[in-house]
Amino acid sequence: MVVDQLQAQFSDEELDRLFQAFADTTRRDIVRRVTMGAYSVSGLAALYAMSFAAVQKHVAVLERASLVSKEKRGREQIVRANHDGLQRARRLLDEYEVIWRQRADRIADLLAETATAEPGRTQTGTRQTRNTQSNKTEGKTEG
Amino acid sequence: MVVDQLQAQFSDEELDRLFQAFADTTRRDIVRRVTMGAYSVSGLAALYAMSFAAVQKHVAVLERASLVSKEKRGREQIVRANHDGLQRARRLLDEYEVIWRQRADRIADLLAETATAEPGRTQTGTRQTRNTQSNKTEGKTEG
DNA sequence: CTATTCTACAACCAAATGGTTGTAGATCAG
DNA sequence: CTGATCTACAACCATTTGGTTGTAGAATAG
Repeated sequence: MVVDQLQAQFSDEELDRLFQAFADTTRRDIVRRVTMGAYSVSGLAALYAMSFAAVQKHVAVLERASLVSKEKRGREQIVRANHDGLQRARRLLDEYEVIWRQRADRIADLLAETATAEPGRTQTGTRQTRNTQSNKTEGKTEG
Repeated sequence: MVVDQLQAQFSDEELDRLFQAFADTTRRDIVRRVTMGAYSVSGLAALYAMSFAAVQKHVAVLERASLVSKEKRGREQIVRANHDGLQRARRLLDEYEVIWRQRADRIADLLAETATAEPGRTQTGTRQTRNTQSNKTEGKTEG
């Protein structure tokens, strides 16, 4: 089953945090910057038109999402990129893409097969009479 | 400048919406399902332990993020995957990864170069005396 | 025609988000 | 020691988010 294949290595909460972390322009910019080189928190704060505390919160969000890590260096806190989170997000999107491609191929095959046999459209209703798979396919309209 | 290279093809608002859309387990599941086959809204709603209206809202979020598209078919609204959004998100993460790799290579080179010349650590303070680039590099601690 | 189904949308609510200011503890410079 | 800097954290506020229920319209089934 594809469901198991997908998201096998990520918990839902983890992914929520990960994508939520990316869903803010300031945080994406912080990720970009620390990907290119380490910054102190105050160093980052100086770059944005918002309070130190606000930037501190953004860094905290990135840290909880495992996209960034902090390391105490004297009185400063040095922020560095954590490549793992980036890779995890990318890998998930890759897997969606794999599924999509599999489906595209499958559709191409079906079209080639049934081109002469059944010219009409497949059923689009919610209730399907024949549920061939044990899987929950309620509401599915098109293979 | 790398800043221009990155995000050249995405607006901030677009990316906010895109990643925000992914930042919810139910929505990721909807994306997965419609990636594998089209569903009506009510068909999707039947799959989750929440109201029809709630699922309707999730679909709306995905639609605003260009991850999904709806097409009226009789009294039903058929939800299909919009592969573009997926690709865009992936491409952005790819670009972060490119930058990261470039940086990793650069660090490897620097380490090889300065291994004998300068054993000490590079400065970690917020204020750098020499700002060689016109670029805002305040607070940057490490190349 | 009537009843059902599917959708859209408004109104509402609790919790999370993104921001602020203020206070206080550590560390460093002079 | 004194003052400046960096950080952490609490309290507060407005807006957004994720959910609910209810109402109403359009399309289909009988």
